[in-house]
Amino acid sequence: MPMDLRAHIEAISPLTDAEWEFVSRHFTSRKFRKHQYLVQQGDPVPYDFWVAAGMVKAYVLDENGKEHILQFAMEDWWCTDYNAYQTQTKASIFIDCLENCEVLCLALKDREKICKKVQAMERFFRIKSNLGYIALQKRIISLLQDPAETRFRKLLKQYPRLAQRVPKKHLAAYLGVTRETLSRQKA
Amino acid sequence: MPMDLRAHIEAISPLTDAEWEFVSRHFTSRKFRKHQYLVQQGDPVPYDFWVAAGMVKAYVLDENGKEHILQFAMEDWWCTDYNAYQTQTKASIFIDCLENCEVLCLALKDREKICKKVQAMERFFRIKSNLGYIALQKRIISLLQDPAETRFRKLLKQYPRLAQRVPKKHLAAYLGVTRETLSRQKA
DNA sequence: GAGCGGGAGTGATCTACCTCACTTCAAATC
DNA sequence: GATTTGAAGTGAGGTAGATCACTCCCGCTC
Repeated sequence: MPMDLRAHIEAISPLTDAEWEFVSRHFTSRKFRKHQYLVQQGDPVPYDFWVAAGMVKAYVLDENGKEHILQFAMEDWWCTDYNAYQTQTKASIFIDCLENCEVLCLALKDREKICKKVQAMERFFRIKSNLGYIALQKRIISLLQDPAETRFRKLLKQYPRLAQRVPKKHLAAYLGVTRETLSRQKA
Repeated sequence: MPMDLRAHIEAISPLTDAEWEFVSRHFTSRKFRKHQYLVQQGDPVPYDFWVAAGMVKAYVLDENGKEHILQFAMEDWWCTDYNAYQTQTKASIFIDCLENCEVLCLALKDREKICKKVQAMERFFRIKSNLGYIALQKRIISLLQDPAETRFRKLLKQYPRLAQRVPKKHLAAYLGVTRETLSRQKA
């Protein structure tokens, strides 16, 4: 169990050693190789994933088979199909590995159990979720008001490491433009 | 203090009478008239608002003065500039009333106090925030993959009451199209 | 070292949507 | 009851970005 999950949690909500011991028991570590799926459309979604190493993308395919990226997740990020996870229904998105990955898996029942027993964890997830909400609001505003080039520049500014690690066509699929259009923008 | 806030909370996380008594003491009720601002860009954002009656819109203005609507909120919805609220910084958005409103206001310090003291409330806000996150993800997917007409149809289907209550030009500003384009779509 | 596949740039065309200008209509205001 | 105001439809023309087709290039594999 990587200790950095503890650091990640404690950056928001400190834990006692006993609490951490209890919490950490409910995560299971798994390794995936590049191109493997964490979640496939139509399948159940038993876990929320915390990325310990590597990188994944979460995306949908439209009726033309075109990919639209909902989220990238690298070290220290959480990722799953939250809709399917919370409601225990089938996945409507795909999540797969852009690199070899190590992830920590948390089942819904265990997350609820942890939250109930350790209030600091309920607080952690509340605050984490708030921050996620705020980030998505920012992305929506950018989609509504910015032209492609501005969206691209903001992305590079906010996540400079990202552009280094993923092919540009994926950035395009995240921004909502074609790779051709992105290629014509000066960065 | 409208009892329906209690019902709204208990739909997610039940409270004892004592807990509700404690929680409700921290909300203050205020009335606003149509066209009044709850939040103005540049001002501090002391409160999260729960709409008891009426309707508000949260929006940004771009450099051309064009309005982009982040959110509508009617009865039973929460609304504020969450970024400014959480971080106690200045608002980057406007929130104003589309109708006469009654809202319940909750200061950040009080929200944290309530969460700390009453775990059911921490749970309530955690789950509420998760649901909000999921809703924004859906909106982003729609912005990425759907043409204007599809986005419009989905909006009408998901919030049929909305279209009854607000002018179409506001729906356009929410969907990210001009009112002219929206007007040319058959609903 | 020839062949292959994925990432990326680019030209030519096409189109969904924007912009701007004008009109109609109904409700609010005097 | 005349006048203003805001919502909404519509036509003509412009543009950001999509689509499709092609090329180049680099890192693989056999």
